[in-house]
Amino acid sequence: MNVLIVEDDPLHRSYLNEAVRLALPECDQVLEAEDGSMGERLAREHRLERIVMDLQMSPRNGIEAARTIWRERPETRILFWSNYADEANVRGISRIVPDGAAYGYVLKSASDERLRLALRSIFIEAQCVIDREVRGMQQRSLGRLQGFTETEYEVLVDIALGLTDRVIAKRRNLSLRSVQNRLQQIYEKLGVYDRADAGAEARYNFRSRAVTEAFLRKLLNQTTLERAEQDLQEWLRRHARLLDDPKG
Amino acid sequence: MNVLIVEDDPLHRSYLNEAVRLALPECDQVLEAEDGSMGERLAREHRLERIVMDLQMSPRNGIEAARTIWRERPETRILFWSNYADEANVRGISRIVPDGAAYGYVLKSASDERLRLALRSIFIEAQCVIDREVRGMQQRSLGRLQGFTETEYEVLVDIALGLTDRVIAKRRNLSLRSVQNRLQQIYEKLGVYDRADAGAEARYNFRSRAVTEAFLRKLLNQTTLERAEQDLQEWLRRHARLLDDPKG
DNA sequence: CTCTGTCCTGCGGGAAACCGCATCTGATCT
DNA sequence: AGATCAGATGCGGTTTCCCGCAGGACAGAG
Repeated sequence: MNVLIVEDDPLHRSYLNEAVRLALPECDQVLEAEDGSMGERLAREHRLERIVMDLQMSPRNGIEAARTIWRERPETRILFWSNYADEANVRGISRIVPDGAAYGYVLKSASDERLRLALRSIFIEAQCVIDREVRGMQQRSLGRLQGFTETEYEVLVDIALGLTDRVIAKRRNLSLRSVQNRLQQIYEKLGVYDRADAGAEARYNFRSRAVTEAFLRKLLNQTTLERAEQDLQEWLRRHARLLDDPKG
Repeated sequence: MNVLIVEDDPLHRSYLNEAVRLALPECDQVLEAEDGSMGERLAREHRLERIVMDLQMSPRNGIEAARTIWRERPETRILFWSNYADEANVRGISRIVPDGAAYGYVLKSASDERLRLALRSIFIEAQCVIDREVRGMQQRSLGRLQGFTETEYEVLVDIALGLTDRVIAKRRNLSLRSVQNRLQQIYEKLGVYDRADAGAEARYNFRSRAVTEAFLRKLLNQTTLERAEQDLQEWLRRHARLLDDPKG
């Protein structure tokens, strides 16, 4: 049984190596990769099915790497090990995990024992293990208690990409007015209106303020946007003629 | 001679501790703090004048902590130890460093020897040591070769805060048209126009796209914006009446 | 001195954003 | 069946953004 560690920080890498060897005595070999690309290559060449993956890496980060690895071998078991539990990462992962795949999400601040249990549960028992903090965020996010609807989130990504209301309407198959209604709800949920009351008659540009709020709350991150940018470009190529129609 | 380490990651903390003891045998005691607030408190209570500081921490990050520490004792020597050399951090630090203070900026990817040299240079010789990568960014940033003018950067921050052109004009003492000119230059430098040519007649909302570009290029980060937000609120309180004037 | 480049300013207009009001659908609960 | 609530849509109007055109202030090079 072999395990692959994908982590750019040398200290964390050796810590993980040690943790894996202690938690999995039945493990024969522990391989290491310094970034996502190398991780993909090693996983492919050695047919590795157990991976511990850091999320924030460059040039190719954990989600991208996991995406291609899972596309090649959906039964691969991946334990994500990350500093933060931001919504963008949680959403990103839950989108790419194949049906029935065993995976996990453990924070770097977790104790050695938590990490050990996660390693054994995922790699031996093929169970899914997700840290409580992350799970709570998942609930809030998907349960829309205080989070965003799926369409609202899509619209949020679109305005971050710099799209016009009309283009968003085209793309999401909504009317112009519906998009604007989504926007107003987004503004409310992000609390962009709060200070409008306070400071006299000061009006704000809600659209760009919403984008920064989304970044600060970690609803958006680099990975999400780069992927969304690619999707957008492809959509543009395929539906360019729609945008030429002047009356929408 | 005492040294304070402010770093939230336990692994990096113990690595730094080891590095400090090896590089500075004349050091009597090495204290550790897990976040910015604790760092400030320890520095104040123990009158520590040599600090190794991580940048990205929560709840209170390195720049904020360094700001208050330097305000209390400007002669404190601080070595910033960070993962990245993004423009927001470099700008942020160069704003708060007192005249004549000895400080340094070393990347976490630097070799042990580089770190050792920096520790001795700053804490013993009171020299400034800044990694080559960071220095290069400083040049580009301040030398405006490809970077931003100071006013352009201010306007960029303002639109990220969600301000209206008119409010920005008031705040920066510019005419409305000048602000819009700054904006157009920002859009060009951020490359927001590129895709406007490509995709047929597709028009974009440059303002919000510029905000995300600034985030992705790490021109903006959480610290910068939170500080800017505070400044903005104070300015609003003091100049509320200016905004009431309808004709600007 | 003149030329040139950079920065600031005003005018004007087309396009988009922001938003209140009203209608219609569909799903859920009692 | 009736009530209720969330979501989608259209209309109309105000505000803001985006930007081409044109002119003035100011500094440095020839």
